[in-house]
Formats: sequence, C-alpha cells, structure tokens
Amino acid sequence: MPKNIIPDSETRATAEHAKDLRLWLRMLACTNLIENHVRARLRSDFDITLPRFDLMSQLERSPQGLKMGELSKRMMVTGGNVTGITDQLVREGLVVREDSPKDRRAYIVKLTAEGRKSFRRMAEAHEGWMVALFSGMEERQRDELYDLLASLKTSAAKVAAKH
Amino acid sequence: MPKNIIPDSETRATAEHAKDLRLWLRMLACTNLIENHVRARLRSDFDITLPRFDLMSQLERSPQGLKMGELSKRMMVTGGNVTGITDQLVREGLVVREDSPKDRRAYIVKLTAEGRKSFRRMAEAHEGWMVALFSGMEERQRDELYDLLASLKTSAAKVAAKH
DNA sequence: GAAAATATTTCGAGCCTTAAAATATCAAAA
DNA sequence: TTTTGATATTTTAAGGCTCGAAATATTTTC
Repeated sequence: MPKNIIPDSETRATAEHAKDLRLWLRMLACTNLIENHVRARLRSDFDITLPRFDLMSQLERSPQGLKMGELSKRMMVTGGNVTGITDQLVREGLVVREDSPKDRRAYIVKLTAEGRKSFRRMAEAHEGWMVALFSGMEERQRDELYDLLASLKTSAAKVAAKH
Repeated sequence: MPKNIIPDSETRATAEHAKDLRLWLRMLACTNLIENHVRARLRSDFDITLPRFDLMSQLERSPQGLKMGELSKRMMVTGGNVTGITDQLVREGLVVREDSPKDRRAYIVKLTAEGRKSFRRMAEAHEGWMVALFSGMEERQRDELYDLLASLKTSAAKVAAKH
C-alpha cells in the first residue's frame, strides 16, 4: 500500500468537515421535503397554515389553555407573532381568548369545541401522512434514527445556546 | 407473562403511528434548532439571509453560471422568487445577470469576483458551525445518521411525488 | 407563418418575523 | 402607600420569502 494514499492530517480534517456539511445538507433536504408536503396538504385538505396548526397542536396538549407568552415560548416565535396567528384562529372560531382570573394583563387561549373537533380531524390525517412518508424505512431504522436525533439535539442545543 | 400486556393489533397500530409522528417532531425540532442558528449567524456575521446564501451556493457549484429557471428548479422555489433574490444580490454586487448567447429570453447568472470571495468566507464559517453543532456526536453516529437520512429521503420522495 | 411552448418579470396578496414603542398590570421595595 | 421595576400583551413599521397568475419576449413546432 503506497504511502501517498494516506491523507495527511489537514486533508483528513477538511474531509471530516465536509462530511458534517454534507450531513446537514441532506438532513435539511429531507426536512424540507416533508415539511413542504405537510404544508401543501394542510392547505389543500384543510385550508390551514402550518403555524396555525402548530398553535392548535400546542393547545390540544394543554387542555387547561395557555397564556400568550407560554405559546410564544413553546412555539419559539415572538409574542407579536402569536398575537397575529391567534387573531386569525379566533376569527375562524377555532380558539378563544379568556381573561385570566389570576392576572388581568394576561389572556388564556383555549381551543373551542369546534377547534378541538377540527384539530382532531387534522391530526389524524397528519399522522397518516407521517406513516406514509416514513413507510419506506424499516422499523429498526426508524428507531435508530429517533435515537440518533436525540443525540444530535443535545449536541446542537449545547452549541446553539452559547450564541 | 400475562396475556393482557400484549397489545391488540389496533393498539399496536396506533402506537406505531404515534412513533412516526414523534420521530418527525423530533427531526423537525433538530432541524429548526440548527437552521435558526445558521440564519442568526449568517445575519449577525455576514448580514445575509439563508435564501441568498443558498443561491450563491448554487452558483459556486456551477462556475459557468445558471439560468434563472435552473436556479428556480435547484432551489425548489418559484421563478418570481428567484427574480427577487437575484435582484438583491445584483444590487450588492455579488452576482451578475449576463445575456445568454443561445437564448435571448434567458439570463445567465454568475457570481462576481467579489461574490466568490465573499461566499468562500461565508462557506468556511458555515462549515465550522456545522462541525461545532455535530461535535457532540461520535463519528460512527454521524455516519449512521447520514445513511438513515438517505433511506428517509428515498422513502419520503416517493410519497411526496404522488401529490 | 401561426400556434404552442418556454424563460423571465411583474404584480398582488398572504404570512412570518423581528424590533421597538405603547398599555396595562403586578409585585416588591422604600 | 407610593414608587419603581418587571411582566404580559398588543401595536406598529419594516423587511423578506413565498406563491400564483398575468404580462412580455422569444423560441420551437407544426
């Protein structure tokens, strides 16, 4: 085996770097593929946007309702943003703002009965899309992916937190 | 082992469905974490947006330049969109529109010397961010993730193509 | 040539996003 | 109790990305 096919340390480092980049680009491509599919189907089948769906999904997980600020934190968007999205859902009758009995500055946002019903239908469809999208992978692979993503999340969160 | 801890087929199906959903939500969380980090740093360090960076990155891979329509296809966005992003990059002197000698309807978009220089600096930083973000994973894990994502991409693309 | 297809741009509209200013209220210290 | 500083939310202003449809210009095809 000739010596010159063994990469020097700089070449090796660059190759490793490029690998991380490729990994990210592939991951981004996958996510965009799925996310765009979901957006398109939410719009065509239910005439709703992903942010609105996400907000409703947060509320479904918290039947006691959430304050605007809590929604903002969980959805990782600014408060003004939540105001806008909530306004629309209120207009459509899917969500209500109730005055907080504890704090008169705050609202508590809840799903209406119609909102709950509507969300359930959407969530069911959404879950079905996911099953279809992942169906080409074996269960073992999906489990493995799930675990690796946990590791990635930890790793990335540590770095992202700094800046 | 009591019989009743063996889930019936419906319960099992539902559990499997929920797993796919959780997998997706975790993947989305990871991607958003990283993507937001990248957007923020591109803005704070280089005063550029991700779509603009992406367009430049396409051009760097194609030194002979690309037509607007090719950019549109590769970036998976509409033509009108590419027009807007290109306009801004032209204004900043990072990119030029040249008339195509073959087809007078078409432009060929290329990086300027300054655009190339600027992109190289950004790409280097970008790669560094990736190395950092993935550094908490072992190399074996990153390789495994890379392979699993290939499988996912195939699976999802097949489904997404239908609609 | 006329008709159909292609490459882009323009226009209108919607949404998300942020940052900063304005309100209102709460909570704690003086 | 009054003041002061923090908190919860909305409003406002501006910027960007995005799409889809209509408008232009040009090429290709029949």
